Amino acid sequence: MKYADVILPLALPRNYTYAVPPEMEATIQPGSRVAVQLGKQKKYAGIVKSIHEQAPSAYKTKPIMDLLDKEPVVYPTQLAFWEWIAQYYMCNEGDVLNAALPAHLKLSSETILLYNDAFGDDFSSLDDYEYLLAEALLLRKELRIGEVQLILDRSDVYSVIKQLIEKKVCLVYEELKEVYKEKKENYILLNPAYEGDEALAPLFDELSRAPKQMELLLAYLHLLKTQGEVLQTELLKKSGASAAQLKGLVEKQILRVDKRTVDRIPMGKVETNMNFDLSPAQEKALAEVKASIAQKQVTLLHGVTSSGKTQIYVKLMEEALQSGKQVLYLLPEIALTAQIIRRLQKHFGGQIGIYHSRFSNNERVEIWNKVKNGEIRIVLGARSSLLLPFRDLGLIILDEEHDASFKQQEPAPRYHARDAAIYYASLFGAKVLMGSATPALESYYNAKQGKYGLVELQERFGGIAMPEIEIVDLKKELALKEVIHNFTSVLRQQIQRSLDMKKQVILFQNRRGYAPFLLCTTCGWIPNCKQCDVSLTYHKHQDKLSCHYCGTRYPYIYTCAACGSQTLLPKNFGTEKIEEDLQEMFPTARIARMDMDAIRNKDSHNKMIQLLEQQEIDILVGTQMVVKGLDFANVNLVGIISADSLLSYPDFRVNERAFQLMEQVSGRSGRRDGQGKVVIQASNTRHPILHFVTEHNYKAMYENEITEREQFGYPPFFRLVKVTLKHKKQQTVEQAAMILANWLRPHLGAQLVGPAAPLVGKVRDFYLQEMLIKLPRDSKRITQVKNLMKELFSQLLIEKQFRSVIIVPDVDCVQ
DNA sequence: AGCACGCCGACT
DNA sequence: GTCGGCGTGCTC
Ligand SMILES: [Zn+2]
Ligand SMILES: [Zn+2]
Repeated sequence: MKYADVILPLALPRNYTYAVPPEMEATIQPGSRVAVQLGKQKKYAGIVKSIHEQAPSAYKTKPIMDLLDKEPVVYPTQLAFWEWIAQYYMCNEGDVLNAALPAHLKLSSETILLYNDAFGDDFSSLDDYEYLLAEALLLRKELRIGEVQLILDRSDVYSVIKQLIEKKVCLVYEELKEVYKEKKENYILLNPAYEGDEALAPLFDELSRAPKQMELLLAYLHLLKTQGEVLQTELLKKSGASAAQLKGLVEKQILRVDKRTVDRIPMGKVETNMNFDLSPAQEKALAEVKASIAQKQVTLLHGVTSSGKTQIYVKLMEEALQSGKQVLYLLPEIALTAQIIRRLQKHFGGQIGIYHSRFSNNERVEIWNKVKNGEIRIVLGARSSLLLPFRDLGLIILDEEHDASFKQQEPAPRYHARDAAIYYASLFGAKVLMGSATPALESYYNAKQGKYGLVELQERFGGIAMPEIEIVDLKKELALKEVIHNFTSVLRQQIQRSLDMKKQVILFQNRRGYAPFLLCTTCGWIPNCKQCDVSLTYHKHQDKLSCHYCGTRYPYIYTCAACGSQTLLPKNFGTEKIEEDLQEMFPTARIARMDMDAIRNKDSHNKMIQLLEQQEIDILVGTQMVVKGLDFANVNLVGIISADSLLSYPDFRVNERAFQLMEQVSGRSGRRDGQGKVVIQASNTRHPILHFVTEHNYKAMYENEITEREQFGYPPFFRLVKVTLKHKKQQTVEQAAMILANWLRPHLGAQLVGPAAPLVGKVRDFYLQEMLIKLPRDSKRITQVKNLMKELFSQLLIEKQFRSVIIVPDVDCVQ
């Protein structure tokens, strides 16, 4: 008898073992998607991790119900990768499956209630609830659990349903149905009997009394001649004919409708255009990268902004393709713009697949399958495309490798695509090339240590100068009363100058909304979120107060809840306020705002970029979003409204992050002519980071920071695991954290920091406690401590008072 | 993630 | 008293 260990799309601590029915033995494989039952009736699609002959002794197995596909949906490589992610990032394989598999390949059954017609309609034996449900069911014939909850207006509906089943009023079944649907399109074919002009001639006579059909036929013949194949939708649209007229021609057997399965992700021609030349600096860097790749698994390309890293990637991608391997090009979701897509498509045509959150679930399934069967040679995608089922990966490119969005925050698996990519690549024997103008300290350290290869490209493409940076003293200007609406005279003049020159301006402010909080000027009260310990941000556009931690929105309030006076004022400023002030100061300028709120609907990000390209926007105000990937020739001024807020986060990475941000956003200025200017407004103009930014001196920043990291035991010298505990009661979570820390401390000593409440101590009505565990870079020790942690977590959860404490480990946490 | 079971507060 | 919410445990 064979058994299969099955990964289910649930947060289960281990995989479940099912019996393989004899008839399935020949076809089932690791990676196969199977339908299994879990519990009394629920069915799920799970993935077979392994097949073996060890009968479990502790429980009796259920059989696998169904093999869902002809082919496995992942290769053993992916199963190995999932196992590593689960182990390294301290989560379940089910979590990984959930993140990896497209939604439409993940199935779970739905309970459906059916009316038992044999029961008749005598409801006299039923109580009120039963009567209500029975009547609804008689009317609707079938109901889902959610509908029953609405009808009965209560969440616990199972007791009522159970009664109705017992009384034989209803039947219940579990439906596990495929959700992925192939896309079908109707092609119109000409009856072969009418092929050729001679055969067609009698048709025109025949149709002389149906002029509309004649018209349609002529339109069809025209399309057939020009395009070879004719789609029904296109024919009707172009000819203006109705479906009825088409039906007429079909009934006369002149035309035929052929329903075909079509690709949602059509692959274009496999062609490669390398019609560009590298600069001598790029050539040199390319040669060095190649030499490095030959020796090391991972190479870091440190190239200043606008140095032409993408062209180097393109050359390397071409080489990988030529050796028959697949390529993965990862970049931050926000940098995955139409611009870069077009650019790569120009070079690689139809071999590229794009993968990001904008695709529909059906499209994702098709991309998944095309990556698996090798039709897609290159994937250009954000973090989650690392989890695609590559068949033979040769190269992973990680652009903007310093970017924090490569780390998944919520939910598990909280993986870092940079680190996970290195492991994934190793499974294929593939190479990894990471690129950035401002590498993560960890990466640069690894490169300097010789663990990674290091290639430096210090010259902007075309020998263009780096932008000139001016630090403006906010305090001094404030004293001189020169600051209007957070804009110093220097920044205002520079903006005016750019506008006069018909150039474009990018302004950076790291908070969205209008004001981060409201303040009662009479008593000092600040409106907070009901569920979170945080002030509400004022969004003027929506006229709402909104919590940036839980997303709850509240109507704007005018009256102070503490003293009753109507003296609430917006305090501090976000992008909306900047936008408004700009409009006031530069009334004729065309101003746009780019932040999470502004690009909420689907295509607005790309549209805004297009407007910028076409110079329909003069000034762009934005958050982090304006920092990445934007490449506009006409921008000659970048303004950072407040460097102070960037430099004052309570995070050991503040300086690194602030430098990266300012250097990257600076890089948007003067990308073609080298006449770029950057104005940074700051109160503390002496901050060392500002000087490093002024000099574009990454290495000085690195040297400065790395010493501190070593001294205080932070990455790259130590790995960090952040453990967050959550509970509805503050006292419970504090006690739990204290107890857990006391258990851990003997093993860790000073390598345990905390526990303490985070800055925002309550989110969504859960009180939080955090502790930080610092682990030396020694994989044995790391595994040992992780195992200890897991053990202590379960020990804590055994105690009845702490059962409902939620423990969230975050390995290699960022911030 | 469901779903069953059991304990406890609040309405008839 | 019972109804219904919610916390807790279990699913191969
Ligand atoms: Zn007040
Ligand atoms: Zn909130």
